[in-house]
Amino acid sequence: MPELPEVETIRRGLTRFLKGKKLGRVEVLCEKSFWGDSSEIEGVVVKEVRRKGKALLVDFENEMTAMVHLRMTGQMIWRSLYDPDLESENNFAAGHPSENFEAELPNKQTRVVLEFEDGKLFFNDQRKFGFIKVMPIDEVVNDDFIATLGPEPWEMSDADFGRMLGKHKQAPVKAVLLDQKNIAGLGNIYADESCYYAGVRPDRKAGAVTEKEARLLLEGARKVMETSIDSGGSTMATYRKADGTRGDYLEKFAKVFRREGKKCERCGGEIVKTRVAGRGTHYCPGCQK
DNA sequence: CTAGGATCCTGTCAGC
DNA sequence: TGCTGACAGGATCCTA
Repeated sequence: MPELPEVETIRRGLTRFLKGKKLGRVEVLCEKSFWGDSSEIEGVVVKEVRRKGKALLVDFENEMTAMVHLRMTGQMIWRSLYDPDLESENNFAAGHPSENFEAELPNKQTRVVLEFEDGKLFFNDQRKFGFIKVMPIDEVVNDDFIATLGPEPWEMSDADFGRMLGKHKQAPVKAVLLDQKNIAGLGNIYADESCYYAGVRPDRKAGAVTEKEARLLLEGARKVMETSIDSGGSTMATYRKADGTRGDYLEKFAKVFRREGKKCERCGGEIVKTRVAGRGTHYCPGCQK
């Protein structure tokens, strides 16, 4: 799924299209993908679009919210009713990369359609792991995912991060970074990139990470995600920034993710792909110890 | 409590 | 061509 930088890119994009707009009809094409009562938000104006970790919150003026979690393959695609040019600033698509960004919608992967006066917002999700959940804003803090969500890297000190690692001495560093209860926002791309930044092998036991390495891991988590947000997320976004560029983190900035067999920029070693914590994992054996 | 594996679901790709 | 298994930018559930 989109990780924190992609969800933040989506948040910024959707704010532009949804804030102050009244939601019309909600069409649920897949019951599994929509939790709660859509009538509680139909006809209500969007107040704000927020983000908590990888979860998106579309708040309405009646104090209800639609929480969106894209999981692995979710996409949010805004189609203007009056501008058919998908490349123009009036259209937007982001999330898991696929031809859906340019496809006729709705299609077989469309799970929910949210209709507004000037456009339609399509929630597409190939694997149906994602969902939209309608609930009162004041109950968001009690939601199972939100309630146990750890701090984002910018919200923790080196000491906080070190203590957190210390609670999971036997687990591989990457498994610890991926668990949203420990630290919010990292997924498979940015966990690998953070480990590279710190020079730490993703399969090292968290308990064996030195204080200096821990500091670099936290710094890496912040920097790789900041860099990605600044570049509009990974290649999955067709969202165009004011300067006309689109999300290009993977090609421009990723050092190890999907670069197996290529040369490490830092030491010239060959990047390898293995399996850690049940996930495809990329690192440089030359400079990650 | 932690750690690790299976599981949810659809689609694609490599290998026979 | 058709089949099979592995894998996928996530998180939860179950077991030990």
